[in-house]
Amino acid sequence: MPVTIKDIAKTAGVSHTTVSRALKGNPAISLETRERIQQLARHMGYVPSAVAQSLLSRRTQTIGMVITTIADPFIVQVVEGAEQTAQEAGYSVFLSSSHNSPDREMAVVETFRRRRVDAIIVTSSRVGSLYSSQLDQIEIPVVLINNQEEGEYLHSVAVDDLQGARLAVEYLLTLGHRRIGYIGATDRPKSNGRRLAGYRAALTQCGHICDPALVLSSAADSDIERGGVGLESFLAAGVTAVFCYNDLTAIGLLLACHQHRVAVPQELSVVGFDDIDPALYTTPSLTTIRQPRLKLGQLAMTMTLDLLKGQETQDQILPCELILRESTSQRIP
Amino acid sequence: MPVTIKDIAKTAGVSHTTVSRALKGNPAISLETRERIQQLARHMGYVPSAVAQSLLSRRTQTIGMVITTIADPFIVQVVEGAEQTAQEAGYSVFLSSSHNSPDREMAVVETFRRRRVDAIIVTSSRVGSLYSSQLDQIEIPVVLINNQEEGEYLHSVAVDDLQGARLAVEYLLTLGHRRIGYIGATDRPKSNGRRLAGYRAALTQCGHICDPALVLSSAADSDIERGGVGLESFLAAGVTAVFCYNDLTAIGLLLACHQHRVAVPQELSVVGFDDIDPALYTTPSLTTIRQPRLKLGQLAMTMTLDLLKGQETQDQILPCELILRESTSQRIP
DNA sequence: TTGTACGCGTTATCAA
DNA sequence: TTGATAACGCGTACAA
Repeated sequence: MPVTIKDIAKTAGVSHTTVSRALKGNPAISLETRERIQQLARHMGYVPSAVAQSLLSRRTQTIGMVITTIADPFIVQVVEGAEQTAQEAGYSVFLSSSHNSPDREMAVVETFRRRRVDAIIVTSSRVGSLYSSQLDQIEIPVVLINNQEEGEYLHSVAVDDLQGARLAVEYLLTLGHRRIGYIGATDRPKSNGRRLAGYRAALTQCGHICDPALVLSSAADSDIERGGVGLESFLAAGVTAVFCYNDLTAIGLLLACHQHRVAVPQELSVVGFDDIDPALYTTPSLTTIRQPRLKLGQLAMTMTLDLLKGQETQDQILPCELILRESTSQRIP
Repeated sequence: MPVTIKDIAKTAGVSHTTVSRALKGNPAISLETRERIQQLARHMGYVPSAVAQSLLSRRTQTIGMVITTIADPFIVQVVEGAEQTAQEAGYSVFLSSSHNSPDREMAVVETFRRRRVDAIIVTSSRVGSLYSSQLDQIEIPVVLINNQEEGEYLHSVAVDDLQGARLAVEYLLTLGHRRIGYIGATDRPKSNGRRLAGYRAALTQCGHICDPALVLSSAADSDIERGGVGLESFLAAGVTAVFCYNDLTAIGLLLACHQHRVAVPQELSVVGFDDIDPALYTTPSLTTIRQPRLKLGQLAMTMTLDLLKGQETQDQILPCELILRESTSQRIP
């Protein structure tokens, strides 16, 4: 059993009120007893109970963070940024995985509500709208990462998918590529839709037509596998460059190229999206669109804390950045 | 303000005690009022307060997890396993990074104590012994991952570093290699020591001598950089195979080889340790020693929950597994 | 300068 | 079958 202020009060021969005041340096308490009690508390190994404090203050200094799975290299950095910012502000974060199951996600949110977290951050939910039934009961701030939704308590921080995709495709056009493929992800329809839109926008803006045959959206088991699926049909269609929904897909494509002895970037240029760590370790290293992942997490947490202070906040859309590496090159006619 | 049982009691015209009982299906309450109140609770959006329950039960159903940084791909899977197991058992986990700073680690543990977590799990602490001053005040179970320590409330789950290292070096010997280098990590002295011991054991057991010149332990900034540092001296010393402290170091070595046009595995065989995800994506893919990371996390959490149930537990040492990929080959004389 | 009394939301005990 | 009361650990208004 942890030591309580009553325990201290008893051994000090004072009331627990005096102990409470002495410990927070209340000047109403005489310097002498104040120091005596503080020393006693240290000796007895007293650590105040956040549980009791929370019951009183109706604040738990706790943020619940819902993620799909921590195993996703993209999410890792978001969590890192969020946790770091929270820690600095004296908040702790509950991490809970939904594994993309709507049921699990609802259960997780339910748990957070029971625990009286002060706010909830949700990353890359695929079911955002699904738990709107829950959301209208929620009276605490909810900040969504990369998943804009409408609602009174709903706020969001997101990356500019469309701008990022344009950046990638415009760069490929600059390199002289004309037949540019896109490998999408059907299981994340929203961001996929925006990236596809960016891909199309870049092409049409430069006066090129979008050949639907060059847009692939197979339902492979994993992002990695998805990358390898369309290689042959792409080559048959005269594709010289491919923009992928994310880095894992691009890595899958690189692996497939390696297997089929397709030289990257000489025969095929490849661009990813996210800039996860492994993108640096592939051969060739991956040209990609960097999402400011750490910043995404930090910003989401900062916004959350601002909301808790009662401040007004504005939804944020962060720009992406093109990272040039070795998987792209001038088109060889 | 969340709805409380008192709110429900008021609108139902009964005492809050009755509400409490009705909600937990106490058969003492008449079926009629029981159902009436349960329905009312649902309608009013009642969610019980874990805070109040914790104050009474002295249990928070919460585990504190101290990690160095979630950005470490090794730790990610450990957290995944632990969180998953916790969730299934109705526990939540507080995640907090120490960033290898002893001060931060102490602060994190302090925070956990304030929050009255039921137990603490610490992964790969570099300062285990440092906070023994805190530990003797701790009255809750502490489970260490990959960091054995002695103490009443201290338990551990670890991987068999020595056996893993032997596995790696014995395999290289089988391939005909004799001049085998080791790149260590001075900042993790314990596990590094054990892996080095395994390296030596494998060599001497097979009747070979350990040339100290082949053991490198530079103090590079990062694991990755460390991998590139000794390449030239290794080659000059006639090394044909290298065993690395971990995969990141091995990846650093692969990158250096790529730059210096050293063919892997033809000119140099490389073995890593951990089997992190990126090890699959390198070219060539990395032969490595797999740590059962997910299991490490699951087991640590299971042990923790067992301890909370008052069960006896035994410290665990898990074996490693050799994963054959493309970065190793028969020595070419 | 210090102490008493009450409340935060819940559960357990005892009484009705 | 239901209700009043106390307790968990802490902070605060009010009293002494």
